[in-house]
Amino acid sequence: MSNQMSVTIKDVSKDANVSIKTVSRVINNEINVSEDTKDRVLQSILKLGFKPNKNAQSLRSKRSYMIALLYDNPNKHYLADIQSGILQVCKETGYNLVLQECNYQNKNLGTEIIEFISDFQIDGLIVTPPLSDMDDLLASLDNAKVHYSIIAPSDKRTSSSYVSSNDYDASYAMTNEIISKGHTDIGFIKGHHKHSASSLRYKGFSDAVTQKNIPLNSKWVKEGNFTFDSGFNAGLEILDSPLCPSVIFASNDYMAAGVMKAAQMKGIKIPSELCIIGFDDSPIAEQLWPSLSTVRQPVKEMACHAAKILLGNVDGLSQQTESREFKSELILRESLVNLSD
Amino acid sequence: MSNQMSVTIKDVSKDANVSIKTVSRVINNEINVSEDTKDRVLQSILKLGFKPNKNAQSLRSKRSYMIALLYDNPNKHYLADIQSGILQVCKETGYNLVLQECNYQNKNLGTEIIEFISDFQIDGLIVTPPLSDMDDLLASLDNAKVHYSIIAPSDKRTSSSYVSSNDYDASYAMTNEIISKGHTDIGFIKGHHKHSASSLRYKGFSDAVTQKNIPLNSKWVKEGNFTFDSGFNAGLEILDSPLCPSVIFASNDYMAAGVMKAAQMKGIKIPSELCIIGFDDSPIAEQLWPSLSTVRQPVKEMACHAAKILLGNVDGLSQQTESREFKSELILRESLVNLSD
DNA sequence: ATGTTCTTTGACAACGATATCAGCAATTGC
DNA sequence: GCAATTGCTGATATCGTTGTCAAAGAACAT
Repeated sequence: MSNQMSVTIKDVSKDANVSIKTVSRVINNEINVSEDTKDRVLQSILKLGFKPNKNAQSLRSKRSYMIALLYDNPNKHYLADIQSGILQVCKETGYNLVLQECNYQNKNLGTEIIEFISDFQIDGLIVTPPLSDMDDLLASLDNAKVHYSIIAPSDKRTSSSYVSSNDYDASYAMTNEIISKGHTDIGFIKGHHKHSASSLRYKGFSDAVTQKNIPLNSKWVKEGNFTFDSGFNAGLEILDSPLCPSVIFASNDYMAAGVMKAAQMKGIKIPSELCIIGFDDSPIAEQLWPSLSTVRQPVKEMACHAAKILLGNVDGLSQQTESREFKSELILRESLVNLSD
Repeated sequence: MSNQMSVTIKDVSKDANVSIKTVSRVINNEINVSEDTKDRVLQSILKLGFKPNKNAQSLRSKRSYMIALLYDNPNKHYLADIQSGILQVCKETGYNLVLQECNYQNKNLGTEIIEFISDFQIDGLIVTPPLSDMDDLLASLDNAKVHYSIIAPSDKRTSSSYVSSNDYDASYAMTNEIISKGHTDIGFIKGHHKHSASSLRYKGFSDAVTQKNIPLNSKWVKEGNFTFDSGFNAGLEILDSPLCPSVIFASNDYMAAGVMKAAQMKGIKIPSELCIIGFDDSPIAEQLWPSLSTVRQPVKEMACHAAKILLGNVDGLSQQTESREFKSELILRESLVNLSD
């Protein structure tokens, strides 16, 4: 631990020849300080290298300058991107990020989180899927008057602060892309039913298919849970049936990778005999062979924005930021080609 | 923010009919409190639901009950495992984890980190590769008397608190495994030269090969930087040469995946025409087809241990934990088979 | 000239813990 | 039996900020 005596507000006040309260006013950008004294104080601060003690500030003002990230997520890349986005905003604003790993099945989650918040006087939360859809949790937070912003909630109307992606639109657009390549025998693998993205992605798919009057074969629609294994198993089931689709659209890249392995093990050639589509543009999408067509969401940007919203609410000083929906992008790679026969 | 008046040490002292100092003594497990009063105080604490205010504690005692994770790492899985391990220990001990993303090329890194620590009065650091090998950074930390523990440093002798893996031994063992399958034409892809693991893994390989009197073809040894792309390029280079090895051993799974893609694009059959070996047992190792033989390190456990070491040093109360080397495990999958010809 | 408002400032209390030091009783040493 | 040590306890100062409130002077209205 650094042992050098640190500069306090008192030292500054002496140097600038004002009261400590006036220094505090300058630090906190309060009004009603004359330009003259403000300059003098700022100069002293610079000269002495004064930095307010965060713990003293927190103790007195009941604010910690820390926000927490709530997550319960199997996808490490997603988590890393989210973290990285939030950290960027934190760095700019002088806030700090603490992590809180949760279990969405934990019955006492709401209580425990509120306890954690009051323990550390956390200023606000960023909530990620699937926690973003736990109405009881959000209700607890509302009830305790906790500031939070949500990433990708299913129901945007009820929540005031959120960022979301257009899962439905992207899935719809990708399905049309598939259809435009001549495919009509299309399989689909749903994601974990607790994630709002799962139903949105499926709905985008089924709406697009239905609108083009393409029959939906229920044997080709399976439910996974966003893991590689679940995709592999779903893929095996679909590919074991006597009639195989010419495309399988999986709700994320891991499951798509599972399907690809299943197909390759059965000797099915990709993409000539089976096209595979993923979602999320995880690194693996580019690393497979053939590389995976998928949908890219600006996850890091979204997290940035969520942090900005939160800090806009928490920190009266910084400007308010509005909830927003982010657009996804279709990434077309080797795994999707025109139907050839 | 929760607005309910919180219970303070004063309330407890009144309820238990002792001075606040005595309550403080009980909280901090100090000696010289009679069993009688201790019980009384503990009962009051329980009854009132008292929780010490962390900010007040920090202000007075100059300890924040927060540790920070320093990282600059391209591998998100690794980072996630590290985090998860540390968080587990944090949860048990009531500490909190804050993240600090660094850039190892930043010239002022040492200064900035020390500033960060004194700003937030961070109690200690956990340092991950490649930062674990930056001697100047570690020297700065030593100089500022910062507590830290290091994950996977190259030079164990100089650092008192570390956890490491046996990269050398594992690489040596895997190479012998390869040789035992009849292979003598072996390629190797080194990792990023700034990571200590790179040289250890290469040394394990080259020592094993040399000891068996197997010639080392320098055209088959390339340097990558642990990314998929670098592995892909190195793979192309090796496989473009007129004479190809029958195995390529890459210093991590991402590079191995790159090699696999390069081979598949060239129509080389795996594993019959080319075996591929990775390192780290990243999720992708299992998700490729054929699945990748690799080396598994107990990353999460290592992070746990690093956290325990750190908190043992920081927190005089908890027990000291010793530096330790963790053993890796060979994971043999489809991508390595006997040489057939 | 007088009362009222607004701007700027500072003295001091407060946040909720730990640190210091002193006091008193019980134990020990000689 | 008396001094010295030890065990337990509490009054009060303290950490470094922000909050409260009042005061002084300038500006304005009457």
